[in-house]
Amino acid sequence: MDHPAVVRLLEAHAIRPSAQRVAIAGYVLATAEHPSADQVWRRVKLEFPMVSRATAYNTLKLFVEKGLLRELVLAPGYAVYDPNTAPHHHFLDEDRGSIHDVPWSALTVDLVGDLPDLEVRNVSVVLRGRRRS
Amino acid sequence: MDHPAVVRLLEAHAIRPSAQRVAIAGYVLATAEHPSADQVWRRVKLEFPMVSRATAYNTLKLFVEKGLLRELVLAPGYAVYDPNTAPHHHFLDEDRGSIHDVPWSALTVDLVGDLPDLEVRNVSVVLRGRRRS
DNA sequence: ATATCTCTTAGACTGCGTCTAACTATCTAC
DNA sequence: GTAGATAGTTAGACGCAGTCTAAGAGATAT
Repeated sequence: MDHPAVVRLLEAHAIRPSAQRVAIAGYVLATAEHPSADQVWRRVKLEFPMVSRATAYNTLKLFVEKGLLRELVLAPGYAVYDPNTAPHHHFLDEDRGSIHDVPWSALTVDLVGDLPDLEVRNVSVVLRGRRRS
Repeated sequence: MDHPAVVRLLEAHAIRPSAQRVAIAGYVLATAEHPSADQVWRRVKLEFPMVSRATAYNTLKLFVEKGLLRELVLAPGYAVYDPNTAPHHHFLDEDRGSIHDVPWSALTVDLVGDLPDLEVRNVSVVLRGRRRS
């Protein structure tokens, strides 16, 4: 995605396109790597050194709020970002530590028992295992 | 579990019962808190200051190898220990930010399509929503 | 008793996340 | 157009989780 396209995309989501935000968006909206916030920060810093950690974290949270990104909370205190906001699941390769998308249609989830006091809005499934070579 | 019982248990699993190992076992084999290795270390240090971090980590790994504990890898770089693990899912309360256990039997996951090159060992489902008062 | 093997130590290092106080840029009201 | 308010950014400190290493203490075997 080139620079003006990123700017238009941000503006279309009511996000003021500061230089830092454009730099962060330019990377994170195009990657298939499922990076953590820290990984985004370090990567963007290479080409745009004047981005602070706090800005990277704030910006990613903002993008999630505005629907540009999806946040995948793998564990309390460890989240990962995904520009694919269409519904899908995830596979976590426990050997390599890599994360892959799994089509939404690859599995179904059925609520069997009743969870009377829980109002479920969203179901996210994380498969863990290893990848056969 | 009292001290001699811990010693017997360790010996029954072919683990030499050093003072550090007994202290660690005394806590982690009795807790229901699903602590991380760091949490175990800090907790044990309170009553037994002469335990180093490396020893806590080494000892927990040893206990897992010997079948005394189960290690739950929640994400790459974040594991949790459980002396008596029952599989369960999680419900994330988006209002309060709290996490609740959901019984394993409350839902079923069916793999519909085929994922030929993925060897799935574990399926974890995160339900998101709000808790009805 | 000595040589070997096992166990433990302190501390340095990385990754990830959160927070704050101060600074700059942008917008709005007048 | 300037003043004040709001929005955005910064560096750095802090906490938690995990890994590693060099060195030494302790147990075991012969």
